[in-house]
Amino acid sequence: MSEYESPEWHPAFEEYCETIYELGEDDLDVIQARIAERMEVSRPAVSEMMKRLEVEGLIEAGREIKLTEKGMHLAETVVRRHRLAECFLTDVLGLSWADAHQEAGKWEHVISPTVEKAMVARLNDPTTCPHGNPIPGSGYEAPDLIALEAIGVGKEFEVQRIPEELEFAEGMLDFLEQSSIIPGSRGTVTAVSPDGTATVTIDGNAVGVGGFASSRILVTAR
Amino acid sequence: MSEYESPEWHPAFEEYCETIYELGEDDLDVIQARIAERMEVSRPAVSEMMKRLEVEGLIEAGREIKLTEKGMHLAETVVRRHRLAECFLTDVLGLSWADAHQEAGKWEHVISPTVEKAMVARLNDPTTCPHGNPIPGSGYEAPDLIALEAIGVGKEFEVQRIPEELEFAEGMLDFLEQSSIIPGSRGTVTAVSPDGTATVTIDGNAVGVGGFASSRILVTAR
DNA sequence: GGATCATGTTAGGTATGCCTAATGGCTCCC
DNA sequence: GGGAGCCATTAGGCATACCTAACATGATCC
Repeated sequence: MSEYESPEWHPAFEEYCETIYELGEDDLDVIQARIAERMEVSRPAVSEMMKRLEVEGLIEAGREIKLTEKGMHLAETVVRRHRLAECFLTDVLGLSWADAHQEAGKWEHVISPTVEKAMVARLNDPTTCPHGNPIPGSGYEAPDLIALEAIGVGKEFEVQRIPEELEFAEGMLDFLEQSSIIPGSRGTVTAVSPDGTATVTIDGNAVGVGGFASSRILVTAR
Repeated sequence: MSEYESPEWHPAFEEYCETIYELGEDDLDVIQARIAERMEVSRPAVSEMMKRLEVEGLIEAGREIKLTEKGMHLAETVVRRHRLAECFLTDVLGLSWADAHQEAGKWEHVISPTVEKAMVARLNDPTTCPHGNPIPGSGYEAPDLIALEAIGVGKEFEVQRIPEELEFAEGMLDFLEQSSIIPGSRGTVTAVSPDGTATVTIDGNAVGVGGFASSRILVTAR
């Protein structure tokens, strides 16, 4: 799964395909407006680019945008490199989650097949990024996950996955990392307010997690 | 020496300043024509870019092009990151010289101060890249070096430095690495032909090194 | 002194990837 | 059925960083 020879796909094409892939992963409508929001570009820019992606055979346009096989391959490659880079930056270079996420956004476009292979070997074939998102091509099968919000008061849980969507919220990753809300951590839900805010106890500390996050953070019950 | 906050210097500005810096290092005329050759762009492109670099205060233009303090700072930062990346890619990820050089050309533009610091720590504050070129800001003081070509038949030598210029010759790095002509290797000059081709014995093997390379590879006599 | 060569510049053009302003289409709701 | 809201597109521009062709300039050589 790492033979992709970066045949001069402009970084722009890579970014767009990546965004399309991740919107799908996050279970959001894959439409131009969402792409524009997540990438922070204007809607006309997206409209134009969709035409070019279609001409290149990377997507099938329509109201819902679908990656072709070729587009999916490109997207998976970029996402894989992004998540591998996150692993590498945290594990080998000791960066924080938030820093790693930001840097990986640049690294994903300059990692060659050779480097990718070397990283995979060095990291011992990781299956998820530090936030628990699967690395495409690693053969990872996700267990059944439910939102933190839905787990119920008094229940114990184990954090599994911080979806990509949350990584775009300013300061979110830092907050989660510092609160030990990281994949593998176990805690208990001590309260859920009507707006979805969940109070959880992890490592003996109580933390409130807003509805936006608690409806997206995925956990397993224990 | 790593506080540089990548204030949106376009990669293009970085590339040009880097090239100007390295031409000087290689003791070549720092004029537009040389820049155009090394970067493989047209001379008008260079001419135009020189105007923009001057407006930005990165160079003082004239026939000889000189980096301003600001331009020198940018150049050193990029060169430092390039050479750090080369160390990192060979030492930590096990890439070949040639691969490392090529990858580093992309990495140099995406390494942040944070990552730079982490790499320096991880590599134990290296002073030169794998080819022996000094890492700006590492405080390295080069010993007195002479060209391999000039060392004299029968003399023993230790390889110190493969200048940047040779890294642009197709296949050169692979050849040198495979011939063990790498910094730290010791050998003996067994012949020098009129055109500068030197025959050297390293590790028991005799290899001919053409005039272009032998006049540029820097060594110390032993 | 005139040709030649290397060098730099001008002029005009292209592709990329953005932008704003304005327009067109669709859905949902009262 | 007529707005109000989303959504997408068209039109017109802009900055970046290239390109080729043509021209200008200066040094060197015979």
